[in-house]
Amino acid sequence: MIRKQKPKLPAILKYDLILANVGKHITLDEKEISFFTSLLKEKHIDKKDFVLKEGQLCQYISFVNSGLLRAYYLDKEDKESTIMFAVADWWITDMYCYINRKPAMLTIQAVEDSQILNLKKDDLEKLYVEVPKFEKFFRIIMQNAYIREQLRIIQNLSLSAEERYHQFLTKYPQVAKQVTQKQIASYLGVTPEFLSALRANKSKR
Amino acid sequence: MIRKQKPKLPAILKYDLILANVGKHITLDEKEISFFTSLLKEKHIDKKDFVLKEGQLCQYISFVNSGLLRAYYLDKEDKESTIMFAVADWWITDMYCYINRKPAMLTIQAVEDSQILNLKKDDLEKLYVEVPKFEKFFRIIMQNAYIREQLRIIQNLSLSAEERYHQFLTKYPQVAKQVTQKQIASYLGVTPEFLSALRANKSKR
DNA sequence: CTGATTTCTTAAGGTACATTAATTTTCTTT
DNA sequence: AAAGAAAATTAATGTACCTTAAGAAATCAG
Repeated sequence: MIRKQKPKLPAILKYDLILANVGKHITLDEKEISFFTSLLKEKHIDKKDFVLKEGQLCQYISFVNSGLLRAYYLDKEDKESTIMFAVADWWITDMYCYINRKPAMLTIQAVEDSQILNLKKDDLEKLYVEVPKFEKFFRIIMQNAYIREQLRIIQNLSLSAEERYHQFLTKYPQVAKQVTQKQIASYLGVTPEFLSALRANKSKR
Repeated sequence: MIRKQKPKLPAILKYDLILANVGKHITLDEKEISFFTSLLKEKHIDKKDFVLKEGQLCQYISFVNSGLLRAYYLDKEDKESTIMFAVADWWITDMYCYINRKPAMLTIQAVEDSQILNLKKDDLEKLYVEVPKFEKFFRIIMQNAYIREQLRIIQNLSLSAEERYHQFLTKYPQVAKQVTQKQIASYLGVTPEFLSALRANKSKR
């Protein structure tokens, strides 16, 4: 397969977004910044290529610098369930398998050409030891992730497919424009045919 | 309403469980232990009484010493969706509202007479400052909570009601014995009538 | 112990959503 | 630009799960 040109960001820009992301919750000095960034491995992912496949060891947590990734679960009948979308400024991994060094349950694929920064489990552990402030940072990241997932559970239990679709459009308008309806349907837990019918009914009114 | 006798645990026992819980992830010295425990407020909750009601400010995160609590969401049609059960050795709160000091979306009610230890948001923040190891502790607690919720989403999207019921029985056999089928149904996202029918089919085979 | 309340069960009829399949539209590759 | 592949739409038919209702069983309050 012929590789496309990889547009490398100048180093000065490469870490801008992630440092701003970290800076929302903790403050780092020069040394801490250079130690942290030294642990990050830049990677370009072409559209439709995989960051992680089911069954592989999930070595990295990835910060999205640009582009759009999707994590999904494939069940025994090969039906996809989209677990999350990650746009620029988001973190994504198969958390259970990353933390416990187990084979991945999730597949993570690029929806668009993407630029990510990877952090290995071992390096994250070093980071916790060397710069304990990162315990706080990831405490907040995990807390927010927990809250988001819990809200999604509440909505899955209490709302109809149509209401969930509307919520999705409101909450992630940008993602909604970039992904296929098939992918949105698999996030909502309905078939693409049914989502299509919902949309047709909606626009009639 | 006539209050029942509250059986107070001797102090030496009162903190045993929570200190073992914390001790799974971090190690505390004497001073840290006494500072931490000084922030905890013991509370007895009679069966069916409320720890938190929708709309109230959620001031506490609660550690369950004994008994069983249930957190649920009430939608506009007054339908209950059970978000979690918390048995002894578990932490429970309306995390979004606790962290952001917003009115609670969830109601937390005692399924059985329960003994809990409450930690105020302000005191937790003091704890993070005085004993930074607690950042690590709650990082791990949040991480585990995130992983659990994500697994639940995967199962809600990919499994039938019957499969989810079976998973629930396997994962929480003790809880399954203590709560009503109505409550299990509302955790699974089905009506009690349908769960009853599932059980009838299952036992036929 | 007794009546009242809540839970559980069963069953009939209804609805939200799935399946299959055919057609059109959009996207991708060369 | 053309061909091929994937996505979206539409429609008919099917099913998992809901609603309503009524009776039986279990639990609770006095």
